[in-house]
Formats: sequence, structure tokens, C-alpha cells
Amino acid sequence: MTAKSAPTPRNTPAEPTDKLLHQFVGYNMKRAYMQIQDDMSETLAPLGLRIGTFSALAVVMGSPGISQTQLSQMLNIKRSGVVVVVDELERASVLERAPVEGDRRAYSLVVTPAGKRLWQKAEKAVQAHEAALFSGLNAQEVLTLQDLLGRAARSAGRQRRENSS
Amino acid sequence: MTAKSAPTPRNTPAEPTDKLLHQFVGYNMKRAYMQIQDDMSETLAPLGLRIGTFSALAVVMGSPGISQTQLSQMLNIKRSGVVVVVDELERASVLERAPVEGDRRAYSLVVTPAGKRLWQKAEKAVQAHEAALFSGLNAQEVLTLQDLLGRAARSAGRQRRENSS
DNA sequence: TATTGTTATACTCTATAACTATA
DNA sequence: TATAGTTATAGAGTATAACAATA
Repeated sequence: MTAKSAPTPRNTPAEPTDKLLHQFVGYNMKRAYMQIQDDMSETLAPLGLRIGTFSALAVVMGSPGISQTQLSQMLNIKRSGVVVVVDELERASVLERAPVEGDRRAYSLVVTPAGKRLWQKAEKAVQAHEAALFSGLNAQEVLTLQDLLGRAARSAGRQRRENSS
Repeated sequence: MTAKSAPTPRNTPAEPTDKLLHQFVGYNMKRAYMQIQDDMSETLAPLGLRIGTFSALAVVMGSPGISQTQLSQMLNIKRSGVVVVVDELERASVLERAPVEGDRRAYSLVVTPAGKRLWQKAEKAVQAHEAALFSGLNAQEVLTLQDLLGRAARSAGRQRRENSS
């Protein structure tokens, strides 16, 4: 090496590396997810959504009438966490807690007309943003990534359930 | 179980779905990462490590003498966050803050002999655990996943830097 | 003036536990 | 007794901002 630029500690390699970390799938997954998460948040902010509220809206759109407990299972969070998310979406008139006939404890979550319009916008915005985000990958590679991520999650989940039983 | 078990709200689809979410790479990435993160934590706990301290140890192992500022850049966290991690590792006698000759502001981070033995164990433990975790994927598929995750992260990072400039 | 490490503080996301009203 | 939703509280992880020592 010739021109040492920054005042670096003496016996440090010229360029510090995280090579030892990159061998692990978990680390690469974290790095990729963190990048995407930040970008996703910026995409959703103008629509008044966060990742959590966007996800909840997506599930209620796909499963109208779902209960909060069911929603918590779909999102893999606790019921107490769902309350906050639904409160926020209801305050924004995106969805409503409708009474369930036959069970006065539960709510039936339904998306309002305004909420449906918001979803159309949000879905398109995220689709467009992911397309730009993964411009370095071709269509087939994105499909492969989707498949492998899905199978990795299921594989890991199965592993965890077996170990805890 | 066969028969409908839980008292479900009336007009709910028989099985709620998160199909609308699964179209997004970001969501699949989050699901997979969350699964792996939980498992990773359980693997590291018996060794007295967390994901954050494990990652820092890995970087200092690969770049002995690195400064805290450099470490913060490698880990993509702030310098203030590094202090906590290094404090914890130093308290456990895993690494040390050595003085840097020529710059009395900075520290040169070095792994102790005990720290090196711990790293050998931790590296093997995580390798073994990832192997079990991804037993649903063959070797080639894991390599492909690694490649795509790396490229996705770089692609997303580039995208973000361009937009913010 | 700029940089290294540090501290104090705050924010986000999520979990736990206790509570209520129903069932 | 058990379940749906709620509330209060706490923890992990990270960010921001101000500071002391040093460059």
C-alpha cells in the first residue's frame, strides 16, 4: 500500500473487512432486510403508513372481517400490538372495527372505501419501489429469491418448533 | 384438526391469508429474517453472546486493531452504539481497548486469547445451526440465496444513496 | 475546527402481565 | 374457566445531540 489516507490504528489491515460475517446467511439476510426496510418506510410515509400499518391493511384487504386475534397470528405479533396498529388505522379512517354478531367480545375488521383507495395506491407504490430497488436483479432472479426466502423461513420455523417441543 | 375450532367472525374467509403481503420481497425477507434472528439468539445465548456482540467479535477477529469508528461503519450502527457493545465484550474479557500510538483519542480493538477461543466455538455453533436451519435447501440453493441477498442489499443501498443525493 | 469516544436521552417495535367484558 | 380486546409497563436496539479530550 502506498498512500494511507485516514489516520488508522497501526496494525490494522488497510481495509477492515466483515468477511467472517458474510459467510452467514443470517447476516446477509439482516443487511438486505435493513436496507429494504428503510426504503420501504420512506415509500410509505407520504401515504401516512408505516410498515406495520401497511402490513395490517394488506391482511385485512385479503381477509375482510378478520378478527384482531387472527390478525395478530397472521402478522406474528401479539394481540396487544395489534391494538395499536388498528387504533392508528381506524383513526385514519382506513378501517373499522365492526361488531361480530354472535360474539360481543370480538371485532370484525373491515377496510373502508377510503382505505381501499389507499391500499390501491400503497400497493402500486411499493410494487414500483421494489422494482426500482431490485433493478440489479432480473425477473427470474427475483422469483428465485422469493422462493428461497419462503422456503428458508418455513425451514427455520419448522426447525424451531421441533426444538421447542 | 378437522372441524372448525375457533368461533370465527361470520363473513370471514375460512382461512385468513397474507397473500397480498407475500407478493413483496420485503415482507418475505422480514419473515425469514425474524425466524433466523430468534434462532440465532438462542444459539448464541449459551456462549454469553448476542447477535450484536457476535457480529462485533467477528469483525474485530477479521480486522484486528480496528477502531471503534471503523467498527461502527462495518456494522452500520452509530459510534454510540458501538460503545455499549465493546463495553460488554471488554467486561467479558473477550476483547480489549488498546491505546493507538500516535492518536490518543482512538482505541485499537484487539481480541484476547480467551476471545479467540470463544470465537472458534461461536463460529462453529452458528455454522452448525445454520446448516440445520436450512436443511430444507440444498447446498447450491444456499449459495444462490447468499448471492441474491448480497446483490439485493447492494442494489437497494445504491438506490438509496442515489435518491438521497 | 474536526474527530474519537462517551454520555444522556428518546424513539420504535415488540413482549409480558394484569384487567374487563363477554363466552 | 377460557377467550377477545385492552392497558400499562418494560426491554432491546438504535438514533440524536451535546460533551471532553485530542488532533
